[in-house]
Amino acid sequence: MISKKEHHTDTPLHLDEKDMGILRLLQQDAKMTIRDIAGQLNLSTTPVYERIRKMEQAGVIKQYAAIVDPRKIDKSLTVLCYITLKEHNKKCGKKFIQEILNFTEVTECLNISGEFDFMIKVQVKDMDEYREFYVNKLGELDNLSHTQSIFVISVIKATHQVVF
Amino acid sequence: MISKKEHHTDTPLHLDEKDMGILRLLQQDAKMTIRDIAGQLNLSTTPVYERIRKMEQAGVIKQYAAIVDPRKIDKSLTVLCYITLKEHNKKCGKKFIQEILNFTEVTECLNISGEFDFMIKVQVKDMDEYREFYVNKLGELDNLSHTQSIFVISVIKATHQVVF
DNA sequence: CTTAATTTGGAACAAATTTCTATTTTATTA
DNA sequence: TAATAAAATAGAAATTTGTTCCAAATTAAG
Repeated sequence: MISKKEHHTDTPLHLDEKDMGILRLLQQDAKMTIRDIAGQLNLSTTPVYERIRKMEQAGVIKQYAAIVDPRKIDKSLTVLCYITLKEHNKKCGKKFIQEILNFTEVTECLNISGEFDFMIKVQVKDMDEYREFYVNKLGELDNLSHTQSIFVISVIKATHQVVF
Repeated sequence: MISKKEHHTDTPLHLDEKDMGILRLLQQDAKMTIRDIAGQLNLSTTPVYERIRKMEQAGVIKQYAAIVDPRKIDKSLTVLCYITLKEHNKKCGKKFIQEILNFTEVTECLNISGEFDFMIKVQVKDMDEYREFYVNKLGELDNLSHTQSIFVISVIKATHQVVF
């Protein structure tokens, strides 16, 4: 499709019902052909093509991704790990964030309200691999005050769908 | 690409380094051409094409998705809502799950260990819209015992990358 | 109502995917 | 170790899809 590593601008973009229709379809299946999208929305290929291009450039569409099933690649254990830092100044926060970004086991890191400062989602093979991560990677950070691990028993719903 | 709504089987599939290389690339950019992938991995198009097809059919690649930036479509508030049920028998659990699946605001629902039974991730416009969801949708379920809302202050990391 | 700006349809073109066949590589067995 | 079978690969041909172009239609502004 389009998206040849062109930098997306932050131009605001008003999305009408046709744009939303396109997003709805592409969220579910990014491999739909422009012709098929056009067919479903009763348009021709050109407007669909142009609208997708604009949404890519505006950053509405951030990425096209192949979604891999963790269970099929032996990364079946998901753990939510809650973290509080000892010190909360800017420098310490930046350092923590930088190190978290480098941990490939961490698929998500949220700065949150409440008792803890951060929630990280860790995707690993099994409990052994989690312990390895918890002790030798997370445990080596020097600004940690308190952590709590919550284990995911089953995934009921997981979607990227934010346009309806 | 491939993936013309063919049913994926659950055939186990051994993934070698070439498959992993393909997944690595497609996770980051599903629009990469087979030629480019082949170029980067020093292969020709056919093996890359066949390997992708096999991984689609085996369910390793679950989906190709356009990732939409929630901020660009006015869904900037993310809330983690923790839930315990009154009754935990199979029937009640199924009912709860069924209703959660229908809430478009809920992008994720995990059955978890610890104090609460479920964590749901809710993606909305603002606090008004969250209140609306919390009171009129979630609050209308009849099996809820206790809930807690944790608000996401900022997203540090969010990836779908599980192959490295 | 008239004009300007934007959006759209449909056809022509370029580029990608998909298929096919011959060849090479890997694995198996004698 | 050599011979054979099975699987994977390269390269080119066929097909499908993405992209561009321009004229027509629609919308917005004066």
